Amino acid sequence: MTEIKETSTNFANKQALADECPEAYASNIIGGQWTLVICSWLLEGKLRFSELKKNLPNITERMLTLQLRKLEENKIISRTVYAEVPPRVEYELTAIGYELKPIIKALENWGEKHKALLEET
Amino acid sequence: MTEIKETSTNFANKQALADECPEAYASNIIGGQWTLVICSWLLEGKLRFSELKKNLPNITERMLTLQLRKLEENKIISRTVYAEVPPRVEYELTAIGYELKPIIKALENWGEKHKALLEET
DNA sequence: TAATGTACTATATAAAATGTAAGTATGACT
DNA sequence: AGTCATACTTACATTTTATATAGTACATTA
Repeated sequence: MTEIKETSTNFANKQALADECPEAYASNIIGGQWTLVICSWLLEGKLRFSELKKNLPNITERMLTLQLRKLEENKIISRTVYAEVPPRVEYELTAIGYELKPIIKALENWGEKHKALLEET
Repeated sequence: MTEIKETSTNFANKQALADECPEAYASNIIGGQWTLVICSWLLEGKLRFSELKKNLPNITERMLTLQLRKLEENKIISRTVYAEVPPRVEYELTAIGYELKPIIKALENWGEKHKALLEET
């Protein structure tokens, strides 16, 4: 995250892939390590930064911030700041973000199934 | 790819997440840069290494090999070697791999929609 | 004899993602 | 004056992923 080099081959490849393959495009957006889990929690309703943090036990504040920023940039979630002290910020899925719901559910089912399959020796 | 350090925090986090959240588990498996595109091509039927390479213009042979290996390890694809010269190797989706089809299609639709949304304005 | 095609492997390096640790602003409260 | 809570930010280190380049085996073909 942090910095990406727009002259790298990697960047160019990602662009080209995303242009041609909407599934690769989607994967770039929701493929982060915590992305789907965050969305999955937000499917239940809006949450504050600290609540998200509690639900994702091992995430660092930095990572949470970065992922939320990226999701916000991609309009998957919206961010509302309340001018209070101490500050309060709420995150909520947007319409397009909420449309990930069936995909997330499908991935969950597939994941369970796949895990079972690998475990049966 | 290549080497992963089983003592790193990152590794531990991934494990923990995958244990609790099947969607994160699934994302780990299909979240590689080329993974979904490869699967998407294989949805149409078995393909040889060189055919895959042709369809993924900028991929290096090394990357293709690594991704295929990972997919094979995860039993998403199967690999058949024909004892010929020059060698011939065919890749094909397994049953569980084929079950990704609706997910891939859903991701494609979502991706298109999302792209359109970001472009308007 | 030399070149060809296929599906790789080996090594090096670059880039991206993630993690660690510390610090910031604010107003209320002690 | 000092502590607290929240939601960050910053600088830096490490780990993971991706690319670049070259090389391998071997029967067939030229």
